[in-house]
Amino acid sequence: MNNTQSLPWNNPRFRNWIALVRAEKAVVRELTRALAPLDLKIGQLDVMMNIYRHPGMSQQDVARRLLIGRSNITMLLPQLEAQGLIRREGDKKDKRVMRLFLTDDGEARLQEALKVYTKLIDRVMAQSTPAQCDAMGEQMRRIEEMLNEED
Amino acid sequence: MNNTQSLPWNNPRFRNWIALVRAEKAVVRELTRALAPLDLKIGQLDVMMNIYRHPGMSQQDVARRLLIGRSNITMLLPQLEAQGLIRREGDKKDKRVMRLFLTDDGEARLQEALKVYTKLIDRVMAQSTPAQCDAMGEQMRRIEEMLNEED
DNA sequence: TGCGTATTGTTCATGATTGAACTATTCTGT
DNA sequence: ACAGAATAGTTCAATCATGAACAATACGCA
Repeated sequence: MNNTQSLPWNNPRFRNWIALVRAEKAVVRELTRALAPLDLKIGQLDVMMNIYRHPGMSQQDVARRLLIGRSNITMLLPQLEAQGLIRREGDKKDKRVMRLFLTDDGEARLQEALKVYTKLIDRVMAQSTPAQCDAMGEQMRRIEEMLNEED
Repeated sequence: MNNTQSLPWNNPRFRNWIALVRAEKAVVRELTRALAPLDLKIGQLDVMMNIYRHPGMSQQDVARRLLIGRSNITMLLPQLEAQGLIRREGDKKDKRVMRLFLTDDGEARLQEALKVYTKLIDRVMAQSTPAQCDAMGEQMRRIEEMLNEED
């Protein structure tokens, strides 16, 4: 039994990271369930949130912001377009880019989804004091920054 | 422009949660890259870690611990078995269950993978003081507990 | 101006994940 | 002991994300 050597499970950093991954997974699962009645998947909601904040975004922009591939966007948009939630418009100056907009229906649906989303997150974050929550957020931003600046 | 009503982006809880999701995604991406030379995917590593801690676990047990479906396990194991990293053994008393064990090769490979994993997590968690890290871990455990006890 | 390079979005094949239906086995209550 | 419910694992079809290869377009610099 070589368990005597420093195993990750005895490493607080490791244990805490595992806890984070598990919590994230649990929230994603819950959010998926909560969004189902609205006929929205999390990925679609992510895209719509970005278009809402930055109308006229290109597909590339959205992909970069969401840390996903361009092809992912390409295959996601037709679903939203078919539901009449978004509109794609070719850029006048650069014929390569497609500019994305929410329709009125899309905006309405997004508002509904955001209600669900924030309700869940409020419930989740009620497990922490506001100070703890902010401290956690700061940690996470530092982590992302650290990992993104190295490549 | 109805942006005047309380939008999630102005909600600290929401913003901090988004930061968490992004950080988790970045770490997963980095870990995937770091494990590639060892011919291991994260899912496979998760399974091996559990078998290592609890030799003789059933597939069901592993699935429950990892919050994934049984069929996922069924389709994951053949890859590990083909690489000679794990061994499946039918339970003597209950012919339904398969008990899982790491081979010596599996244990060796796991040790390598854990080195990579802990190195990354140490780097990630170096962004926080030990106290912050522990506080974050506690928050996450509370969140998971809260979400799991309700169904 | 024009050639080589970069960028945008799409297509396609691949691998991962899921849930429902199914089989085999075990458990439970009478 | 037995019928019915429960459980473990598998199979299968559907969904989803990914990266490489590609076409069209734009850019940069001689």
